[in-house]
Amino acid sequence: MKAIRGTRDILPDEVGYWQWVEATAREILAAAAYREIRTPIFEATELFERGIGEATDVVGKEMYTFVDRGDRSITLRPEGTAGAARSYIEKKLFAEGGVQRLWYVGPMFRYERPQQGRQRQFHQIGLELFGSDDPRADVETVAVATDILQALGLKNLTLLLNSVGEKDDRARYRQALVEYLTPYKEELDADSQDRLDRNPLRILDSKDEATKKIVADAPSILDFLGDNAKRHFDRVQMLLSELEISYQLDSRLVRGLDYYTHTAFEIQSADLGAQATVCGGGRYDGLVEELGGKPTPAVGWAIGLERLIILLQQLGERSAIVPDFYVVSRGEAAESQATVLAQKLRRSGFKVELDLSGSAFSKQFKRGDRSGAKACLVLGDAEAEAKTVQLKWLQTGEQKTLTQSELLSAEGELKVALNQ
RNA sequence: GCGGGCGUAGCCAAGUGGUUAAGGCAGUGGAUUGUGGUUCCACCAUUCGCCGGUUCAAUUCCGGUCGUCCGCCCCA
Repeated sequence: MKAIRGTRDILPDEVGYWQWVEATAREILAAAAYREIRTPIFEATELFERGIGEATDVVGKEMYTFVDRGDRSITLRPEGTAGAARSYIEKKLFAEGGVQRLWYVGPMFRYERPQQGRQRQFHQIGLELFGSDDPRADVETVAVATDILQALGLKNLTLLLNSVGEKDDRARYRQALVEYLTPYKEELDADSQDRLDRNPLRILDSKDEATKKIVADAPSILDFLGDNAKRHFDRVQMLLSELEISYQLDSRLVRGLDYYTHTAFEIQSADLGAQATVCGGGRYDGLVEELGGKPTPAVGWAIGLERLIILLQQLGERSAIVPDFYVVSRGEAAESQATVLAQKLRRSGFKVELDLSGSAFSKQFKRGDRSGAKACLVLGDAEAEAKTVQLKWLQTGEQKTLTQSELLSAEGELKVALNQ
């Protein structure tokens, strides 16, 4: 049996990275008053069709959709925003006050060709801020994202920023873009020709050289922003500068999901190959209404955890959990006493690994050394007889005998010694 | 979904149309019946992702399939 294509096990050697990322994010999110929300992993298919947009690739060809035994069309969530918005509307979270700050973490599912940094089951941590159309909200979410990435020690990241304007701005721009591109239709790559009517904005970030050349002189969305959108975007940029968050304007940055308006941003890494985007997000003022709620402005983003962890592994950052004590014992009475001693020490807050092999002391010490433990606790026949234990510090080789009860009551001293 | 590379032990990795498939790391046992990080010895793939074909003979050649990686697409 094998894990199915596009899924993988996160093994104990790697899981420390995940815990570290989640703990760091949790702390920073809490500091900015975001509260966790846990929504179902599957939802009605219609939620994503309406929320994300039927014309998008995510909905059109990447969803895990099935009919359940009650004849309902169900889809494994391909992203987190639609579910959060659904919950916000259904559970009337707007009733709790003007602004709702939410975050989530968990698996998402998209049927794509797997590559490094792109699985079919992948994980995102994301944030949504409902109920404010203030540019300060946009900036706050970006700042939280950059703080998380920075706290993890990531370097070489670029924040790309754009505005896709309000709905009308986007419609006018779309028309102008199609008008500009249509005469060149034959020179565009096949994918882009296809997108010309379906989703022309996506042509802007084509990787095809010929297309890139044509697109270079295309009109810029920024010239099509209405007064409102322009004012909003200017304020976002000003506040980012005041926060000393550097960014790069990229008028070709478009988001793939239909719900985005105004600010769009991505944080990219140069160290990820084709899957460069670690964090993507923006404002989506139309989504809540689209899903049947009252018109509600909102901003949010999601971080791809697999990609983030690839970067952390490249940095060699590690946070392995290593025992304080490795317990070496031999002989029936000693083994029993060692078991009890180990458990009592754990209850006092020490990390204790018990050697279960029963093999020669030299072997047990060797394993103790490899475990990375600070000290070994040694019990043999003599110690069992006298109810004592040998405490051996592995770095210095210093060793002393004390009674088992002395060891247990020396908690404070031991903790000090372990921290040196 | 499209194009391409790769698939030998837990990990890294050499190799060949023909009796026993190098080596290193890790692991296990021993030298050392009670003291580690060094050293030495032994053991550790009847099998080369899987299925089929060619052949007297295939891990090696061919086809398919599965997986993975790179690019496209898409996206976090």
